[in-house]
Amino acid sequence: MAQMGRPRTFDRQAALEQAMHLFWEHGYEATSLSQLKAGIAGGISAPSFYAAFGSKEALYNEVMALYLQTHGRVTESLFDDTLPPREAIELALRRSAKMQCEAGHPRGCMVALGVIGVCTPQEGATLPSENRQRTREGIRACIERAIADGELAGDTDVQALTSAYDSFLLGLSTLARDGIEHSALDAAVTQVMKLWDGCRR
Amino acid sequence: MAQMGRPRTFDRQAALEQAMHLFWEHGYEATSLSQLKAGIAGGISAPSFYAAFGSKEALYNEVMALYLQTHGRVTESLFDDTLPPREAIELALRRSAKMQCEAGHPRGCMVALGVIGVCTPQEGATLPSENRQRTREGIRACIERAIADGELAGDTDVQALTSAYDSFLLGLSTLARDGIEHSALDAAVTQVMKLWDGCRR
DNA sequence: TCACTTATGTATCGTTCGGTATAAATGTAG
DNA sequence: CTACATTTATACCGAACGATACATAAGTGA
Repeated sequence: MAQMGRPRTFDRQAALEQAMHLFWEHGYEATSLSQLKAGIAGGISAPSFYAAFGSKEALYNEVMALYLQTHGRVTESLFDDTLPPREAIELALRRSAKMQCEAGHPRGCMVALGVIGVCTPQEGATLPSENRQRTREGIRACIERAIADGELAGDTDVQALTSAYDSFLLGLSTLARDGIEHSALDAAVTQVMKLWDGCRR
Repeated sequence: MAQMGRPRTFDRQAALEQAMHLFWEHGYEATSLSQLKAGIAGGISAPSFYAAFGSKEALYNEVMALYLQTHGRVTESLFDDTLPPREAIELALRRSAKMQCEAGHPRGCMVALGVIGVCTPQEGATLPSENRQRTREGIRACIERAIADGELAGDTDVQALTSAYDSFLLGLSTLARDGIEHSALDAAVTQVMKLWDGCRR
């Protein structure tokens, strides 16, 4: 049996993507219901919005989940134990830089840019800060793995190197927002990877 | 002659500082008039607010100017030609890391955190993005000076190294906001300064 | 056909937003 | 004291905020 009732006149998945772009661009608080309604399928009514998404906060949570499953995947190499640690980090940085400068969506990373204002303390929702912490742990795990493998020196300052790479990664979003071109970001990644080689055993 | 009329019952300069902390903490858009009025001198009325500051936007501009003259000074070493280029950059990074973790005010840098939402296109006002560009140029100038001095190799990728340091600097704000302690940030600066030494001639 | 389910359009809810009109209060200058 | 200048408190403005009530439209299942 197909779903009953009057069928929806807009593509929910496409609407979700459009909403993601709005939240990504302006942040949670600064994105108004009016903007969202106007930006979805050429304009939908308030009841349609609430019937489809529940509330602004629920939509944001759904959008965040979508982001993490798609664009946010660029840092997943950090959690791939089959990858050499250095490659895992370099890949995460280069993919992030590339994604953040792609056309077709706002520049920067939605997780990194959600440092301010996005304080939705909803149960079960994946907040930007939680995801930043996860990334941080991924970086640290790569570094610790490299030390365990004997690739990096045993006296490497794990916390310091983790913070260095994490800070660089987070800063990319601001550079991307400020219009710095991808080639510059990618070249910066090349520079920062020298840090790794400087810590070799 | 002292100023005429009924005297103000609150300290305008102290109020400016309290407003700065609010904007710093929550950003421009997410800081409401109610918050500002309530947070100033234990609560002032709307007419008092507008008589003293003109408007929310005018207050933000004044707050921004105050920030740049005080806490924002941590990166001024970048523009001090009498300093050796390496010291100038290291000083800017260490002072930023320290300031951003100080007690008594919100964590992070108000300029870096103003990457989203703060779009006040007022004439003559110093916007966060303009100041980030200024910092970027300061970093680049240091690197170019080091090359001219023969300290760094002539084939150093100026743009890449500039972006690397700038990205790291900008990322510090997010780390500070996420509660990473100052010792970790300072240790990360030590790591990142190795990049410089790796580019030596 | 008729009940049922879901989405849509119109109109509106109460709240908060940034910002003001008005008049009383409180100081200085003469 | 009076005249003036400025801040104060009370009350309020229109607009936008996030969210809903209600009736109607458009589909499914029997």
